[in-house]
Amino acid sequence: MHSSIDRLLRKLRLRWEIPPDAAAALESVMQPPRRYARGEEMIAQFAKPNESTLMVAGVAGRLVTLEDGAEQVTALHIAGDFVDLHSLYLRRQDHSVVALDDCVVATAPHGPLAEVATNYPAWALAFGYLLAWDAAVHRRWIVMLGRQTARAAFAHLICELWTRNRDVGLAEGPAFDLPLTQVELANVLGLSTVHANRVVQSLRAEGLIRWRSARVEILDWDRLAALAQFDTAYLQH
Amino acid sequence: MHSSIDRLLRKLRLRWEIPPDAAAALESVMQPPRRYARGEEMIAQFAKPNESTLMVAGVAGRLVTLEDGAEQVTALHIAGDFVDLHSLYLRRQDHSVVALDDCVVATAPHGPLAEVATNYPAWALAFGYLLAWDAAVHRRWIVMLGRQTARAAFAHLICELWTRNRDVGLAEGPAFDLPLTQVELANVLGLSTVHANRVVQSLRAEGLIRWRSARVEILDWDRLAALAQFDTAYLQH
DNA sequence: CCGGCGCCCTAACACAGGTTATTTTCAGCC
DNA sequence: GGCTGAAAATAACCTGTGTTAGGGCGCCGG
Repeated sequence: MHSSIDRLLRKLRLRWEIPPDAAAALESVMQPPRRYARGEEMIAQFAKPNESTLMVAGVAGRLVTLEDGAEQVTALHIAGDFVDLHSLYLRRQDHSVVALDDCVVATAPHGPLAEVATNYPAWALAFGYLLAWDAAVHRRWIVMLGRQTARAAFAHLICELWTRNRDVGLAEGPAFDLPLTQVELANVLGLSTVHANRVVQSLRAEGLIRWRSARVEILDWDRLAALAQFDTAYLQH
Repeated sequence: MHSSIDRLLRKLRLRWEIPPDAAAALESVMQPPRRYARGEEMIAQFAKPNESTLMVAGVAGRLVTLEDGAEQVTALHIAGDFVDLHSLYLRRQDHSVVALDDCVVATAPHGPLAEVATNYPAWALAFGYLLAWDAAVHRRWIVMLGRQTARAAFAHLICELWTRNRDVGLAEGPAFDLPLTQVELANVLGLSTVHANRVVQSLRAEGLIRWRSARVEILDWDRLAALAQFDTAYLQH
């Protein structure tokens, strides 16, 4: 990857025209890449960042911690995702952002970032799109947590993440990186770790997936997608 | 209410400056109010609307229907909420919008609406804010469905809706309108109707709320908020 | 004034998923 | 090459929620 916004551009260009001069403008506003080690907190809950963070490599999660100590991951982000574009408009983070793997990120200060949006209509549109896309993924998770069994939810998560990895050029055939522990997976699916483990075992036993050393391989896409009731529409608005 | 955007302005002005000329500009773009009866579908799933819909009165829900027939409400909207501002940026609805009570809405064609955003920086900011706010509510619902018991989830829903009603001037003391059937409530909380009923009974029996004829009265805010682990921050970014 | 039909409510039982506790695996490392 | 600590796996038991199957009440239309 030459530039920190390449994967973002790749994703956006599936859908929008981003002229080269606009791309260059955003590029010029990004700070040099920064690294976080697996487990590090990238943004604290209730922080008030004055910059937005773009994933260049790795996987990060938005984590909400309740008073009683329960934790829930509300979003997962891979290369090409803005982790907190919404911080341009909201005063406070309602969640922390945690590196789930070694991560490389580039940040853009809010001032210059907002200027890019006002000076380049393509970015004004694209930023609105990214915000709306994020919310569409949130909605699908609401359905997943509210109306699907743990098995179906896990299957759905895999279908979604494979598709998103593919769209930024990070899926190799039916495989992609999923550097989560089962504890973290449980925090995504709203399960206990014990049950998360049961679910993983169950999809493995049925020959739907293989998952070892931080890498998932999808063995039977059709049955997996059927179990998940996966419909890519919400990712490809 | 004199104008269809009054409640929206009221909400936004808690946080942003909206100059009178900007307000007038949005106003001039809104179509005359339209009515929907309780139960009517306002926007179809997979529709591609070319206008955005603002609630003027009533309650509406965004409803996702899975292939297996399961239904999940992903958002509830009251007066002052844009129900589908995201349709400005996304091609297709990933959900339908249903009137849960008799509703009055006003729509704004996408073209003129986008022009308002480009001509009035206040609206460019406010629209981004509304999109980001919507997503913040989605995230809280993810936590509610993933990590809270049915009782806590229902308590949280009530705390959220009371706060939102208050912010647009629709709460009378500790009471507000909640014109849902228990079937619809179950579709919000991701429960069976039987269990939704159990949960309602249980909060009533504990003296936390009263709920009859489409009206909720909060009897003990402190205990309700504690049960819900309610923190208004996400609504007041 | 009497159906009919939503909606609310209940009961009994089944099961998905949670809890607590222990064991096993495995990668790093002195 | 045997420690160590984190992650994965398993076991036994418990509980929240789902399912199926009703009953009853109140409002609206005839």
